[in-house]
Amino acid sequence: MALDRKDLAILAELTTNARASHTELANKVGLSSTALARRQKALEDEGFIQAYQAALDLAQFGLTTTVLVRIALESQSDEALKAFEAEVVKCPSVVRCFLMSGTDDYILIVLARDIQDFERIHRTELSRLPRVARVQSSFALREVVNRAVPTVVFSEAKR
Amino acid sequence: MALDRKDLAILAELTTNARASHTELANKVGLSSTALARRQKALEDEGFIQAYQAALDLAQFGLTTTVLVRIALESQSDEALKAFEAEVVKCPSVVRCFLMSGTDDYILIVLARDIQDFERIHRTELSRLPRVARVQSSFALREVVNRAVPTVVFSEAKR
DNA sequence: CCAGGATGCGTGTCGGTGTGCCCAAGGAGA
DNA sequence: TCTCCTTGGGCACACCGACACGCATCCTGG
Repeated sequence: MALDRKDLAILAELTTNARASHTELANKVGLSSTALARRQKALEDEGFIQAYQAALDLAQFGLTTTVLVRIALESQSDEALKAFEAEVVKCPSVVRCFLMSGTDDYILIVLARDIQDFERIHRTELSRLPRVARVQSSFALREVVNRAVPTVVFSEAKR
Repeated sequence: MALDRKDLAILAELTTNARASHTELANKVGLSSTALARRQKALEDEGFIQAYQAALDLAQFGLTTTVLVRIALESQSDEALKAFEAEVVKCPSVVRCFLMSGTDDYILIVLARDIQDFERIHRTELSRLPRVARVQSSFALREVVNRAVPTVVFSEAKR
């Protein structure tokens, strides 16, 4: 299914205003509410829109510290990977975990209240992960870019 | 402002169903629609809820490849950082950029269609960034965890 | 015992949403 | 060239539901 620029405009708007009504969106995109409703439903049915979700201000919850954690395992056997992954998904402070190519096996993004809190997370969550050989942490001093969707998605205007 | 577990339940639900109605939420949380509306509005007004946004399935757009890029600058002068950051925010394929402590100055998360596409991005976006001394890329083989909100937020039950 | 905050119910109004229908444009085929 | 068909858009309408109020009630803490 090919998306034209009106579809992209709808998506761009919904990534900002997920609760916008049909008429509201229709005005911004330049369609009638009927046509917009059809397109929006199609975008949902075809899976372009996965969900509508509220974005929380994590700083309001005290989570102001982002830490990138590199983890190397003792072995890269299938069993070791499975054991590690089964546990890492349970870590409450981990928001992202990538299995990486290269020397580091996994890279995690961890959110903490501050450096002391990260020490606690390191002790109670990370150090309990199985099969870990080495853990290396780097603190993010600042977040320069934080986008849910790369802007390249909305600039691919077809039709 | 202290959040009780009903507030957290509301937030947890809204991070999944941002378009849920008051009555729908009220049933799940165990409140009347009136009480729920008041609480939800308070959560919005106090900034706990930043926005309601549609989550797009980036795989549907062909963006199946995640790359972590480490960038070291020629100098860490304030001017060099500013110049770099002013340009990196314009890169259409970059979704995240952290200023880091440690040896690497910046870590970017880049989304590409595939490895060939990343070569293009490297050529047209990354290599044009100013003051860059070294670029090192690692490909994510798999995404083990991807959460917008750490689960620790919802488990902090007070009151 | 009292006061304040939060809850729940009921109600009315407003708006969103879905449907049926018609219209316009474009393409295919005879 | 004419016609048929498809695709997408817009209009009108009706219905259901969401949302916002007012008020009574409850619970808790002082």
